[in-house]
Amino acid sequence: MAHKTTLKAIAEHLNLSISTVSKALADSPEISDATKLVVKTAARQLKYRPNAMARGLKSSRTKTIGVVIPNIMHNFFAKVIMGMEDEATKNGYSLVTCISNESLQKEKQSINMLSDVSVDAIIISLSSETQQTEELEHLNDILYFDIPLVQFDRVNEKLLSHSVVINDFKGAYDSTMHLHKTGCRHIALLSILTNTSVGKKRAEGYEAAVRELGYEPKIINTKLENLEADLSAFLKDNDLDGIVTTDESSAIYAMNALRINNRRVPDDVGVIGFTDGALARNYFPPLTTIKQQAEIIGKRTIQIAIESLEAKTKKDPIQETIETELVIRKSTRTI
Amino acid sequence: MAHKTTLKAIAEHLNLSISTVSKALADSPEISDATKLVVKTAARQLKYRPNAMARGLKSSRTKTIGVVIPNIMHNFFAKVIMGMEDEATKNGYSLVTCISNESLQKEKQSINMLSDVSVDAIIISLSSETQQTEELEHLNDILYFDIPLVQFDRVNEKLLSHSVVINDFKGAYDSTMHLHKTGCRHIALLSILTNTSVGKKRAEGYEAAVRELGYEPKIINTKLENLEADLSAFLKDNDLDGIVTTDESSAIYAMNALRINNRRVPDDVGVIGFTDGALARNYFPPLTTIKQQAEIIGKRTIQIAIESLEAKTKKDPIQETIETELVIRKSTRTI
DNA sequence: CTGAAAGCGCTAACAG
DNA sequence: CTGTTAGCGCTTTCAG
Repeated sequence: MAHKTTLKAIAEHLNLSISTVSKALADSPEISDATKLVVKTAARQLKYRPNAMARGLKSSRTKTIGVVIPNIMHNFFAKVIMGMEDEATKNGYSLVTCISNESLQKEKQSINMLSDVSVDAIIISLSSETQQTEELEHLNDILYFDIPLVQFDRVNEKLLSHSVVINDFKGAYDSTMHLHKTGCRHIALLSILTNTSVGKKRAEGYEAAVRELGYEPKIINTKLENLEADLSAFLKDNDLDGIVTTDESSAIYAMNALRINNRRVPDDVGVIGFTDGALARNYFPPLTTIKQQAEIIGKRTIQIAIESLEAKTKKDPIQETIETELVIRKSTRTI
Repeated sequence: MAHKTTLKAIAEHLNLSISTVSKALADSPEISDATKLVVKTAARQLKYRPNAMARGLKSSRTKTIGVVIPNIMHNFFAKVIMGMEDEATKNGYSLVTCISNESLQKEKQSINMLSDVSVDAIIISLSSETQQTEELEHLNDILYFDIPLVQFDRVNEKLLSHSVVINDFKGAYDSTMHLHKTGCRHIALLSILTNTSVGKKRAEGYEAAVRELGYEPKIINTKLENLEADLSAFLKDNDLDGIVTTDESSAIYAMNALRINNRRVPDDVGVIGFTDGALARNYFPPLTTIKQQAEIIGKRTIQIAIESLEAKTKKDPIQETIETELVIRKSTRTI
């Protein structure tokens, strides 16, 4: 098989020393323009590409950033990754992405592996298991070694790291208020995100709005599998003309359940979701939803990671909140 | 800041030589059980983790596999990645994933970067630009250096690499035949995948079925943005009672367009899609679709990559075809 | 059974 | 301006 050309190979080819070649390619002022030219053309001809491992071993900088997400099937995370990829590439970094699949153990493994390959920084959105157990040792290890850590979306505030989250409280608050404006007076929260930080924040936002409006919160905690049954049961015993959900899928499931129970959307019940994905846009009726600005989160997350790893001195954690946007479509009445 | 513990650190800690420590941790028979024990406990205490770069530099094996996909927002690719991640982890490999965003240039960059970090194998699904231009030099370079290459889904047969694809021809053929069985006699193909290998294969399957049934194929080539307009125009001039689409989104868009044109699904027009994602399952009516077995593709793809890179001798390219499955839901009439 | 030494490909002092 | 040398952390002969 052919083998990759190394500095040594070009050096021998040109009867120069390895270090001269290295410096020439790095455009060092120590080297004459003449030899630079010779070296560079030779390098191009021989298709020289520097070995990132060797370079990394020397400089302990790898120009890679590790990312751990709980789940890739979720539209939100896919979009975040897009935003990250884009921003990372622009800055000459590449991403190595791991999926924890909501499991603490897999998350630990991923963190270990990222640490093994010496990524320059780590970005993470916590698995639901991690959020429940609050076991954070693996992440504290990262901080201990001064590897920049930035959490996003599902974060734990006990961890002294950078973070970027959306304003979940305000998103849910705004949703509730919007339903109220369209005439809803019996608004419930339908949540399948009971275990995560974002789920809790959204519940708080909903509660605050409802209390401000002067009535009692009604929260249905369920799972996607049981949603239809639980919502149907709820409908038997309660007045309901508005639903705030914690995510896109449960909004869709809720609308399907409402249809089965002969409630029309939005005439009988208004529905608002979180995450502005393909489902929300293309369902019938199209879903009014809270847009999470996923690409922007991805972008900021990378920017903070790079800033942090390139900083000479360690700075205080940056906590950033990205504002959401209410996208009004047809699952809520017009005002 | 703290620094990671190295072999040297444990060696000094225990007054042993670096090589002894290395061998002890590798369970070499040269080392006595007593010292092995001492070394291993020390390693655990000091949280030793081998530096993957140093190891890779020495062994030229990194236990990482590079993956390039055109797009991550598409449910199919997200699922494939899940399947890959899972299988890779099981075998002690990790993935570094790049997104070409359908751009040839980005694809080249990704390939270069993967080659720089010395991944042990590369898995790719071609960008649409690559499929159009058929520029394959960057991929031939990979083969030239004997790095195992496995293409999936969107492949180019001129490239002498392993590949795993679904039976696109049969999927489209079966779809068409199924529509026929439910009574459709004017079946069109609605394609937004004109430029890709899979789009062509699916068109061929549709054409074969239609010819077998004794009438002329009607193919609407369009883009997602123009789909509604193009389909509406088509409806004016043509009889139509069945649509085979090349993907999930266009099936949904088609159903929305049909609704606007006052055609009921499935009573007036039957619709079948490709890709069995959340949209297909949760739309109203739920979409009859061709399931692509994405996780299986991901899994096989990794297996072939690992087999290939661990083989002592180079073997002939493996070409694998995964069969699809027709999932019958409510967007087609019952037989 | 343990240790010394070479070398993977690269960078960067330091000499010349 | 160019070359020699050391060393990043690890594996692996080869000596002891």
